[in-house]
Amino acid sequence: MGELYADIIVDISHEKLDKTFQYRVPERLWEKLETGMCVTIPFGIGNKLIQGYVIAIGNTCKFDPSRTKDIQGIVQGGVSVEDKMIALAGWIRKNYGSTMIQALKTVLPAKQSVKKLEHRTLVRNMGKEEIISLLGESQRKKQVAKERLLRELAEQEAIPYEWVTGKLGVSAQTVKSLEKAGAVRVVSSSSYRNPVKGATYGNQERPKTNRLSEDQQRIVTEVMKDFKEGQPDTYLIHGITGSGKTEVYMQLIEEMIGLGKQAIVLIPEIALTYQTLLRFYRRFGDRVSVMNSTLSPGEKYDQCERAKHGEIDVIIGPRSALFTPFPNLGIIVMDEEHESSYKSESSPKYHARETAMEVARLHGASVVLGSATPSLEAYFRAETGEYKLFVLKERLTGGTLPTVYTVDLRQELKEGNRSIFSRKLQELMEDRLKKKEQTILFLNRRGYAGFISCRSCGHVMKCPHCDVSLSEHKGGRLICHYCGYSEPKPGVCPKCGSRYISGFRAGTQQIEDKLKEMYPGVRTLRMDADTTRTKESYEQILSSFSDGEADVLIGTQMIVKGHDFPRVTLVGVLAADLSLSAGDYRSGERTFQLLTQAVGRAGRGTLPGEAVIQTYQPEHYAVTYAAAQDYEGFYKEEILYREMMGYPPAAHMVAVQILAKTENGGAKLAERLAEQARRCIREQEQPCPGNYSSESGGGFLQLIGPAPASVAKVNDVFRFVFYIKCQDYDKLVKIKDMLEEKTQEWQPSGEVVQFDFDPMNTM
DNA sequence: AGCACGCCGACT
DNA sequence: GTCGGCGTGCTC
Repeated sequence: MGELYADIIVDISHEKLDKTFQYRVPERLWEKLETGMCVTIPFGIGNKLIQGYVIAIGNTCKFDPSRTKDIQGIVQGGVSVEDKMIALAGWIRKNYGSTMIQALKTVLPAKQSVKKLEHRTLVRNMGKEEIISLLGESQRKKQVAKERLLRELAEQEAIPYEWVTGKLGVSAQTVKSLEKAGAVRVVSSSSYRNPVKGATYGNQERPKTNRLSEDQQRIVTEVMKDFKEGQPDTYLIHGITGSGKTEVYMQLIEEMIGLGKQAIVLIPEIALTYQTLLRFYRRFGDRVSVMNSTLSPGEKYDQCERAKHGEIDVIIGPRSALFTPFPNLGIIVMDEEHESSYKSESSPKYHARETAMEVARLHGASVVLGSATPSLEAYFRAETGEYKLFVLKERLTGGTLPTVYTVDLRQELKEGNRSIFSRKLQELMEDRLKKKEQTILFLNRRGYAGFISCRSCGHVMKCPHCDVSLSEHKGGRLICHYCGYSEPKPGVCPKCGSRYISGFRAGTQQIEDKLKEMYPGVRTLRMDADTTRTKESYEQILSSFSDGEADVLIGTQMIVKGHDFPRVTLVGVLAADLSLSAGDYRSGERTFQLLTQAVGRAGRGTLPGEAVIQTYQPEHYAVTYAAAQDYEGFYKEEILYREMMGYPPAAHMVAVQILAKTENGGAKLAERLAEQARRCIREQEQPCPGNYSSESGGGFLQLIGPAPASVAKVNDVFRFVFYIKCQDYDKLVKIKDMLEEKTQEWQPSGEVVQFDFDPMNTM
């Protein structure tokens, strides 16, 4: 065997050193060394021993081999926050597939670009007279640099460090000699700005500590008991909206703070509103901070520094807040755990839920997940005992569950109503307009992209191999984006023979027009991706509707999340099943969640609410269970389907995505990688004769594809994808490792390979 | 960031 | 000549 080399980043934070250095791995470490490890290395002239982190291991030496040094040793059991973050980056890289650099970049936010913002200041340590006498001395000695610095120092008592080394052009050793002479001191100041402005809470708004209900208290007691016994765990709170999950979170956080611990609160980006923040501010004051995407890199860096130095106890933010470097993390709270925004869209495609558990493991912290409609993953793990499950059934705020009517749109068509509004919905809307109560119309537009259904019988064109809907492509062919199967578009419905078979398209605009035509003078507000470019306009629309400035709010997904509208007593779901045909295995789950949330918007105040669900598939279990507000019923049925089809969480799958500059190159690489994977699978399936290694059961592998992705081209980048399914996550990781290696070996030009484990949105 | 090297003026 | 300050460039 040849030699082994490791790429290492050194643990000195300076721009100039923010690159990798290659070291030889001594033979005694060949077996032990792994990416992400902290090692000691001789550095610089004089071979000063410093720490570094292994970013990659390989057998090629890109540097003059005679000048590469050996790694001295592995640093055992890192304790600093940085060590944990590096270890986390290593874990992410291993489990989700990406380069170490990418993983590090997601974990350590904006390291080099903002280092300057940490203001070190030079402070005068003597009287003015002494400085002037020193100044005269250096003038005589023609010590130019010292003179410049002293002159400045005579004027001002303190000078920012960058000015010294920057504008004044004085090097570090000059400063040092002055420091040694006792003329100056170097003080690291920390003037961080709190990104939430105007969150001052006067005395008039006392932090109110609501008394917890018995159920709520039980959760707090148990979580804290486990924690204090050194057995922190993962918990799932299944609680309907208004059952007081937030109160539980706050109480837990308060008790953690009492133990000298810190807390991370994860919230989906869209739900991170001012109101949410204010609740935490009222309770915890300025020891709370936010992380969000609108923060500048500098501000983000400030937040990290504040966290590291123990200036804050609680951070609230979207999935990236997970990487806040708290020295003593006690708890991670993840609200609305089922939200798909917890899965990263860009490589490494980590899921915040799983990553939170790893962060918690590294810190010895607890994880609390909460949702009104838990993800199948979370509930599955709660059922298997991996998570501890708590249920909050009561609505503390009072208010009853709305009455739900399900309308069969096929029946409406048959009886001559071709409007987008069913007769039941029209009747109820008129009633609300008369009573001056508010209505929400929810257009479920998710996944409308090109699927074909029958307006007469509701039949959806599906792939015979994958149980996902086919989508229409130019040229009148229907294609499955899982396996590449295709068939011609039928002229009539294959089930009932109706001519009304087509794609469905309707926008909020058409609905608004129709509404104004039917009810002249109706005041409407429209909210979708088109009308809400910015976050401000989003909040503005919601608050003006809340203030009663409109009778009807029409919108897509975004209107069903969070936000209480006490005066809304009617919710209409137009075409509930649109998301059922989104063409991937999560569509049932997503539909159930959306419908449950939408229905839950009605009757949040004192007035009772009603909801109308219009659908072509009234018998579909996602619709019926949502109408009945029966989560467990839905779960039981859905998990059966996942088990049958081998989809997560019953099994695991990885999507291997190929992004390419040319269609041909992408297709070729996809096929080549898939072939490698197939070979690897065959080897795993047929162990050598005589080898009785008992591979744990249920671990058989299955490859689907490759095929062009459902959005086959984005910005002139062609996208291909294939899937590998397996019960055993580790086997998928192994195949990923192999494919990563092959990709590196082939050095594709113009093609990128990404991995997505248990994907949320299939490509 | 730290360290050595090399340049330059000043002083024994 | 040598000493010491000061800028520059490198560190696998």
